[in-house]
Amino acid sequence: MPPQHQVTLAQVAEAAGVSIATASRAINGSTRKVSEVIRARVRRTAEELGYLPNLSAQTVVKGASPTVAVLVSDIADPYFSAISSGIMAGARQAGLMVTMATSERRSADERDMIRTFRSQRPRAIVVVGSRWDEDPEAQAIEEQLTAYQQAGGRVVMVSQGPSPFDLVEIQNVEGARALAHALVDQGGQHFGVVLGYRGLRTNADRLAGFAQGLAERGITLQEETVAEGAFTRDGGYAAMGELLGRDLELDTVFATSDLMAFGAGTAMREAGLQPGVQIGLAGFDNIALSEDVTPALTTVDVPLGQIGRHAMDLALSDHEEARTIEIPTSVILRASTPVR
Amino acid sequence: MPPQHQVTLAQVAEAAGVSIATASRAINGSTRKVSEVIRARVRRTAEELGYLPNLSAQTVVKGASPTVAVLVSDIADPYFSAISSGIMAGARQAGLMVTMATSERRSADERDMIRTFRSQRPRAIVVVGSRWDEDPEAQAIEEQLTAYQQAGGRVVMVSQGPSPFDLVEIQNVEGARALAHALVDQGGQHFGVVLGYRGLRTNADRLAGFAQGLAERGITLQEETVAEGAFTRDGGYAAMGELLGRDLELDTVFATSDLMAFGAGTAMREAGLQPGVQIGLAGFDNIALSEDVTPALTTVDVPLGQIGRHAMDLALSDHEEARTIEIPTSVILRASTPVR
DNA sequence: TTGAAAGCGATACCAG
DNA sequence: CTGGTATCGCTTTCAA
Repeated sequence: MPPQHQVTLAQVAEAAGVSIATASRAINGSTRKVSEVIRARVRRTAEELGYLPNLSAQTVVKGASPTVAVLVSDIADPYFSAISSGIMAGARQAGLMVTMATSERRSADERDMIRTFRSQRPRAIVVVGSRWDEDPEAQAIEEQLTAYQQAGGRVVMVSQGPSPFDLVEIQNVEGARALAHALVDQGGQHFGVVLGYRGLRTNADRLAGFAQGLAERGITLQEETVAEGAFTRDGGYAAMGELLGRDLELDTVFATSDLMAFGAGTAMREAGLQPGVQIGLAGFDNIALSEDVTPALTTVDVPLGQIGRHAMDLALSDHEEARTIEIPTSVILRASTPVR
Repeated sequence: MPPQHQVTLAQVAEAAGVSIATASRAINGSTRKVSEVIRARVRRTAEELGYLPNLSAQTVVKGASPTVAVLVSDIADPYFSAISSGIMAGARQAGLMVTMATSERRSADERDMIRTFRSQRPRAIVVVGSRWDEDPEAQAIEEQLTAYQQAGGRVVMVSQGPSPFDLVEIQNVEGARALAHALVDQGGQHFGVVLGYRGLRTNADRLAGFAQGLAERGITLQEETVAEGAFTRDGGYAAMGELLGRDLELDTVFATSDLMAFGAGTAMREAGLQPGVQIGLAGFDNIALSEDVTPALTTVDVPLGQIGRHAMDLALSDHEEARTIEIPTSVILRASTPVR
C-alpha cells in the first residue's frame, strides 16, 4: 500500500492559528462549544487546504466505525442485489458506509468474512441468505457473531429463524402454501417441483409449505416429482431437464425461486412445452423481471427492497432483546399458470 | 456508536509474556524475525483470547486501508450487480475488503460519496457507470479523484473515455454498429430506437453507433423514430409506448439496454404486437436473463463479470501512466429479431 | 471557550 | 531475535 499524503487536522489547526483540540471541535464538535468566529475560520481553512478527516483515526479513538457490514451469498443474484439495494438506501440515510462481501454460499468463507468484518469494528453486521441444515461452520459463525454482539455490535440475520439475533424473517412456508392453494384452485392437479438445494432452509421451507398446501387440497406431492438442483438459474434448467426425463404427467411445476423458474422455463421450451400453455410454471420471490418475461411468471411476492430497509431499521434501533420482523409474502398469479 | 470492548494486542502480549512489538511481529510480522517458539506461543494466546487486529489502528499507522471503494449507479440493476460481482471476486483474491455505495445517478451524491471514500483511505476507488454530458459536478468529481490519486490512491473508471484515470472502456459504438449491420442483414428496414437518457454517454454512444451502422447500409435513422426515457426497465416501457403512439411503421426496435428492451417488449405486447413475430426487438448488455425470456432477446454481449475483474486488475497493478482496457462487445442474435 | 496532554491500537525504527 | 518507544491522526478529559 502506497503511503498517502494527506492534510491532517494538525495542519488545519496550525494554519487557522488554533489548537488541534479546537480544530477538532470546530469540525466534528459534538457539543458545539466553539465560538462562531473560530468555527468559521477553522472550517474555511479546512476547506482551503482540502482537509478530509481520517476515518480510521476517528474509529480508533471512538471504538467503532460508522459502517455497516453486509454479507450476501451472491450479489449478481437479483434476489440479493434487491435486498442489498434496500440496505444501502437505509445506510445512506443513516450516514453509514457499507462494506460488502459475498460468500458464494461457502460457509467456511462466511466465517472468515465475519472475522474480517469484526476487525473493522462496524456498527452492525447484516447476514443475508439462507442457513444450511447441518452446517459444520454454523456454530463457529454463531460464536463469532455472539462475540461481536457482546462487544457492542448489532447482528441482523435476513432469512429464517430461529435465531438468537435480530431477524428479518421471510414467510416462505406460508407463501408456498398459499401458492399451492391458488394453483389447485386454478385447476392444477399434477404437480412437480424444481427445488433448490434441500439443505438450504429456504428451499426446505418452500417445499414443505407447498406440499402442505397441496395436502390441504387433498393432493399428495410425490417425491419422484421433485427434482433438486443448484439454487440458481442453471440449477433450475438442469432440474427441469431431469424432471422431463422422468416421463411424468405434470401439468404444473413450482420452482423454489424465480431464477430457477426462468431456467426451468427454458428447459420446458427446449422440450417443446410452452409454459402457460401446455404446462404451468410458478416461481418464488417476484424479482423485477418476472413480469416482463413471456408468459409473465406466476410467483410469490417477497418485498425485497423493504426487507433491506427493515434490516437496517433493526441494525440501527437500540434495543435489548433480539427482535424479529416478519415479512409477509403474497401470491401473484400471472399468465404462466393458466386457468384450466 | 456503542463502545466495543475488544482484546488488544497489548493484552495478548502481556498474556504471552512478550513485548507488544514482538506480539505484533508474531501476528502480522512482514519480515518474520520471530523465533518459532515465541511465534507459536503468541499466536496461540491470541487465539485463546479471541484477539482480532484492529483494522483501523493498522490503517492509521500504515496510511492506507486494505480496502477498495466501489461506486455504482444502482446495485439492483443487473448490469451493475454483475460488474460488482466481478470486482468483489477480484478483491477477495487480493485480500481486500470492498466498501460500496450507490449514487442513484445523482452526481452531487456521487461527489459526496467520493469524499467519504477518500476519508477511508482505500487502496483504490472504482467508479462504475456512464458519465453525463454537461455534468455540473464533473469537474468537482474529477478534482476529488485527482487529489486522491496524487495522495497515492488508484482510480479506475468503468464506462467510456476519455479519462485521465485508468479506464475499462466498453465498446458501445462498435457494438451498436455491428448490431445495426446484423439487423439490416436479417431484413430489417424500418428502425426505431428506445433510448435511455441521451445525456448519458453510454446511450449517446449506442445511439450514434447504431445510426452509423444503419447509415453504412444505406438507411437513415429518423429522429422521430427515436423515443427517449429513463435508463431503466420502466423507461423502456414508457419510451416504447411513446413510439407506438406516434403511429410509425417500424419493423425493428433497438433498445439501448436489455432492461429497457424488457420494458419495451411488455409495451409491445400490450399493444398487441408479439416481439419476434410482428416486430423485432434488440437490446444491449446481454444480462443473465436475456436468453431466458421469450422470445430470447437479441442483444450485444458485454462481458460484465470480466469487466469487474479487469477493473480490479487495474486497481491492483502498479503503473505510472493511466491505462485503458478495451472491452470488446459482440452481437448475439436470438429469436426476438426474426429473419425476414 | 480554548489549549495541553493523555490516550486509542498498532507499527516500525533503533538499540541491545 | 527481542524490547522500548516514537508515531500515526484524532478525540476527549482536565485545567486554565
